Amino acid sequence: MPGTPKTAAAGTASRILDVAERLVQVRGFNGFSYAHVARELNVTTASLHYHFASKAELGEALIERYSERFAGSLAEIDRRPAAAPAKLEAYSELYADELRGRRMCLCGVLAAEYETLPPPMREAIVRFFDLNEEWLAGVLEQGRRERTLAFAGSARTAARMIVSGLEGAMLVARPYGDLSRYKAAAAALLGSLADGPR
Amino acid sequence: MPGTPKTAAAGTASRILDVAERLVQVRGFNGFSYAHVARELNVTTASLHYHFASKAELGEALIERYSERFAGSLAEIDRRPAAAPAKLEAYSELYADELRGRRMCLCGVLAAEYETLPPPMREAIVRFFDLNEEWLAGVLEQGRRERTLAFAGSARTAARMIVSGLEGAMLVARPYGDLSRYKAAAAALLGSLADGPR
DNA sequence: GTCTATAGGCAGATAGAC
DNA sequence: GTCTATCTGCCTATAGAC
Repeated sequence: MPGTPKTAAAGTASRILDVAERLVQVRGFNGFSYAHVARELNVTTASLHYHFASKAELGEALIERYSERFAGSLAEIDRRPAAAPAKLEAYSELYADELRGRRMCLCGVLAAEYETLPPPMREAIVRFFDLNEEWLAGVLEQGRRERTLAFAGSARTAARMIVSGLEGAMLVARPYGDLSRYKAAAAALLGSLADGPR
Repeated sequence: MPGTPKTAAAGTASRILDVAERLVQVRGFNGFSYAHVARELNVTTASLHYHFASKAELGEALIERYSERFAGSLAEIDRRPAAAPAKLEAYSELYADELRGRRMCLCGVLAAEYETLPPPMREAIVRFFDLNEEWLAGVLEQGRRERTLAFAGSARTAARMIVSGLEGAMLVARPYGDLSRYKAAAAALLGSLADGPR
């Protein structure tokens, strides 16, 4: 791996990751190539290989950066106190933002190609889902304490339902090119957890 | 397209579809090749091209056959009277069966690669989701009439939530190699629609 | 219908000049 | 760090013999 660029500003590696990330989110890991990235950045594929020796390494770096950025967004939500339903809404909005760029969750796309991916990428994908699940479980427990959320079973199971549900909502909404499909599915899913009389 | 085989029994085209279907469900459309299929069937790729001139045509045939088989399964559920919750459970079990073979819904996988697919395949994928949604909306309306199901909003919206939720549950469960993840998410999702006191 | 042979393209990756 | 040039392999697809 080449040395970290001196400035924190967008170095070449970072710009490569930006383009590759979008391509994977839109086309999948087996649907993009070094040539695609190189063309958009007006460099050669040989240059890309200097920064990321193999496609597998590039893939790992993509998931790692994506996960860290996502964890940062979750931390941002936690930064100021809010009721659990508002936190869930903010969480749902993180994925809605992806969809606005006709992208879906990076790890959701990769999950569909899971069997074709090298083990390090596989493990990083699972860690991403674990991260989502853990954060959600915390919010759900908060909601149960606050009596703003009500659900049967464990917070962990409910968290898994939310992760699955939103990943699927992105997956299905995209062919329709319709953000409102995602929003409606997310609202129905999260609404089913709201406490209160029917 | 070559003439239909004389017997209704598994002709060559049918066996090609069987292998290709599994490969796509496990590896994705961009993750399998004619060579993979040919190897498993002990034929050459040239032979495959006789039955399906292009990969795009093969892809269309895959979705078409999958959709028809799926529609048949739904009709089978409808064949004998049952309460709406039991029908939803049977529906969920159709997808659980895919997961038992480490597959996921064909159209769910293809949705992840949607942007890379030829237009005829795209349209067939959307039709598959429409089919699911329509059938589910009917069951949900039945449940509302029977008072066995309760949900806010339209049956159509709830149907979309279910399609999304189960597609996502398959997507996420597979990396964990854990059917129970799917089952738990599906149960939580469908359970949230059950009528009755909390 | 299935084969051999092959075309033509694109993939990921490397060597070595600058 | 980026380039030119190139390698090797796999891909989809076709021509034509059997």
